[in-house]
Amino acid sequence: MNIGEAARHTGLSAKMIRYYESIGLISPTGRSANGYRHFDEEDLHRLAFIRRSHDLGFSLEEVGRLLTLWHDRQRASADVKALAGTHIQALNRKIHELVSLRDTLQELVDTCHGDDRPDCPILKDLESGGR
Amino acid sequence: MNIGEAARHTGLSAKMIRYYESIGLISPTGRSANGYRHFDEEDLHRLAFIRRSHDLGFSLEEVGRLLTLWHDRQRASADVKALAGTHIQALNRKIHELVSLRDTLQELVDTCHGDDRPDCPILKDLESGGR
DNA sequence: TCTCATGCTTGCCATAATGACAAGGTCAAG
DNA sequence: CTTGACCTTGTCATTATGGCAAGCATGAGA
Repeated sequence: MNIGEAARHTGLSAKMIRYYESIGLISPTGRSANGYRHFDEEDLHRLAFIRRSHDLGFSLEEVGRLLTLWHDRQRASADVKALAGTHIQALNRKIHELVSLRDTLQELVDTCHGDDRPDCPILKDLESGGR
Repeated sequence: MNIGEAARHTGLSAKMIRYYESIGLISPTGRSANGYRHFDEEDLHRLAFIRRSHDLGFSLEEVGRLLTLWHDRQRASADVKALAGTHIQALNRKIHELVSLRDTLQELVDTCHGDDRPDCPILKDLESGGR
């Protein structure tokens, strides 16, 4: 299977698959005589793992660690759980941060009359540095 | 006032202040004979506006638009409100996305026994593409 | 067989916002 | 006069991704 078909199969772009190879997330695949990359079932499986991990918000570096843990079947599930736990904490921090921003901004928007008068509480807040 | 003092004053880094100048977020400040940038009260005010806007999660491009609206006092508050509203929507989308990721991941972590056995529901999910 | 479309290869450029580093000029205090 | 702190500009790196270009491969149709 060529890279295009592998891309359609996994929902990744051909570009990204080459990139994953270049940063060592997947080992170099076999090449046909013409130099085209050749993907087998195992490659697809690994790519699907990468796709899913990345969809869950893991950075590519974290995906790499997950792949290692996945590959090394001796590895304790505690390690995977810890990595996922760290990621959840990061997600929670980010969520709280965004919620806080949104609430602040929503308050400002709510107090802005929003008609064609030039006076605007939002600008007032930005001006004053939120004090 | 030199750039270092302006940086301490606004909580921005000197590097970022130069960068904001380079992308036109602030107009080139005056220079002393030695070539050092020179910041007056108005510059500081504008930098504080930028800092606050950026802290509220606006991209630098959006900050630029806010600065334009701020500068043009004729501008209707409706324009500012609309820009802020768009930003709130983006924040909400991002928040929901992250919450969804976190919940999925939390479920997986909860079902992972996390001891030293190699069997792990998290890896199982990643393997199967979450199906 | 010639040609055209499609697909593969590599490599370079760009993004957003920031840090780090380097090499050099400046200034004030000791 | 030296030292240290500060300023200048420039370059490189980050993360993950898209786009473009030049060149080769391959298969189908004329």
